[in-house]
Amino acid sequence: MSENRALKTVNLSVIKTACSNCNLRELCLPLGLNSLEMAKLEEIVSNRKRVKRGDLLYRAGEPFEALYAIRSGFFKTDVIMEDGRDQVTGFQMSGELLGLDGISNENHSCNAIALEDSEVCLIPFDHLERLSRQVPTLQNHFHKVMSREIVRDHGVMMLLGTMRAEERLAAFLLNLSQRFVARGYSPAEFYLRMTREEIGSYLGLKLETVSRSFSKFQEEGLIAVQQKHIRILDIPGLKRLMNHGQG
Amino acid sequence: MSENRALKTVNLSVIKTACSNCNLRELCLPLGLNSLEMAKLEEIVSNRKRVKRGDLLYRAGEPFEALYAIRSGFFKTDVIMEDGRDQVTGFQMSGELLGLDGISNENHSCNAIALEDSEVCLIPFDHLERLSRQVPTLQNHFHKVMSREIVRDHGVMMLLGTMRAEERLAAFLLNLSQRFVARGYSPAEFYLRMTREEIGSYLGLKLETVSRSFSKFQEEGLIAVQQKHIRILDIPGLKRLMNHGQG
DNA sequence: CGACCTTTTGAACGTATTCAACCGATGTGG
DNA sequence: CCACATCGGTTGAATACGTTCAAAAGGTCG
Repeated sequence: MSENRALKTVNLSVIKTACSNCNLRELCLPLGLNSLEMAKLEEIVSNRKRVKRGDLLYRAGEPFEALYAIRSGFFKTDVIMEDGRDQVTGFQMSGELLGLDGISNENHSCNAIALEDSEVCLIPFDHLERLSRQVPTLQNHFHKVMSREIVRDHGVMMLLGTMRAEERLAAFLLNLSQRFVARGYSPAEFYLRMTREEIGSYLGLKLETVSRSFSKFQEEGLIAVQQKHIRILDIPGLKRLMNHGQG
Repeated sequence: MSENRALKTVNLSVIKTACSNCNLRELCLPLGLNSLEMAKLEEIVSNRKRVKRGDLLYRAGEPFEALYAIRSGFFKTDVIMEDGRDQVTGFQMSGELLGLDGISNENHSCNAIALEDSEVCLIPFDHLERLSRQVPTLQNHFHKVMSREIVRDHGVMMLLGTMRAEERLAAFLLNLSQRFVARGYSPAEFYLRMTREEIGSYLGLKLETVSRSFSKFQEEGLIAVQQKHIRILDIPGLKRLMNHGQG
């Protein structure tokens, strides 16, 4: 009732972030909140921010103040060692939260870089903590989001620690596929937003190995690949490949 | 009161968990709490549990109900794939929290196994959430603990994704050393609680490679190793080795 | 004390990397 | 709008690193 949802000539740029209208609310922080609770969350999700392709949303070492919910676009996070080597720690897409690494010591510990023009919702962390003390549903869901990140990381460790090159790539493609499905896109056809080198960094492989593995998958009829455009032709085949590691 | 564990002469086993007396309180969940807050925490840290060497504290798939603070002892966590391959995701020592992985979907996603006779404090998770709604310091600290786990995992990804065998082992030894120091033990001399195979699983290497790398370090005068007994002779040397990856 | 598990070490092997050349796509400035 | 420069991707051949297989020695625990 006393909701926004304007009449006529309300300038688009004035429309505040409205989680309740966001089609990502089932993937994002508002999951499970009732409309009253959602309204409270909207109050603290203060602003949106645009990040152009190639730009950093935040940088390792910067003070941590807010989490970011990806409204649209695609990001990578990476960590860089003193000697220059870097490791991509994840690829994030719409509805996912960026910045959780910064809570630990109030400084970001990785870089977040937009792989395409993107838009994020700012969630000042002190506000989020305050609100989640009042809204148990939000509190619990936030804890689950953090925990899910830990579980995801364990999956990456498994991938890096025990899988061969082609298994890693298969796992990577299947994971992307799943996440696209959850967003209403095709599970079988998508554009990669990242380069072979970035995929390689994430998977602990060199870009040449990634490229060779793509070619091999194509030869075997598992996928059709043309640069960044991927069509998965045989999902069960990829799954089989993934779980038949060392024979 | 209606508790088990009979009375008689103030039996030692009756003494309740008392965070305020625990010498791990500066490493563990109570960090930063005042005495009133600590008292509240003690109320919910209900019981202790002994876990014998080789026994599982929890198992992947089991329903998640509580976190566990390690009071004494040493654990590993691992994840097992359908095809039997397994990945050690971490080694945990006193003052560290086990079970964070279970929050995400209310089921544990890894196994926690005691590598020596150990004792843990049970922290029922619903109680913890309730209390952390009342105690902002606790809430914030808990968030930091979870975030720290995420940052740690990123470090492991870096290790698995970009480091060579010897660098990984050096990083592993230096990490253990640091953690022992934080607990008042020697940074340079300690017993490994895990086998070469478990180290290898954690580091994404085979046990033979771990063994060979230990021998190499010994030849180079970096460490003295005798089975599970380690003496680090040249910490700066190990650090150098770790950061001079690909030349 | 004997059985078993862990660790060490050697030699052959295999997978991913490195180095290099080439091709195609993309984007910018004249 | 085209030409050119740059970046990203593919593919081949040689190499290197860690793995695999194997044997034996050293510890540990019933």
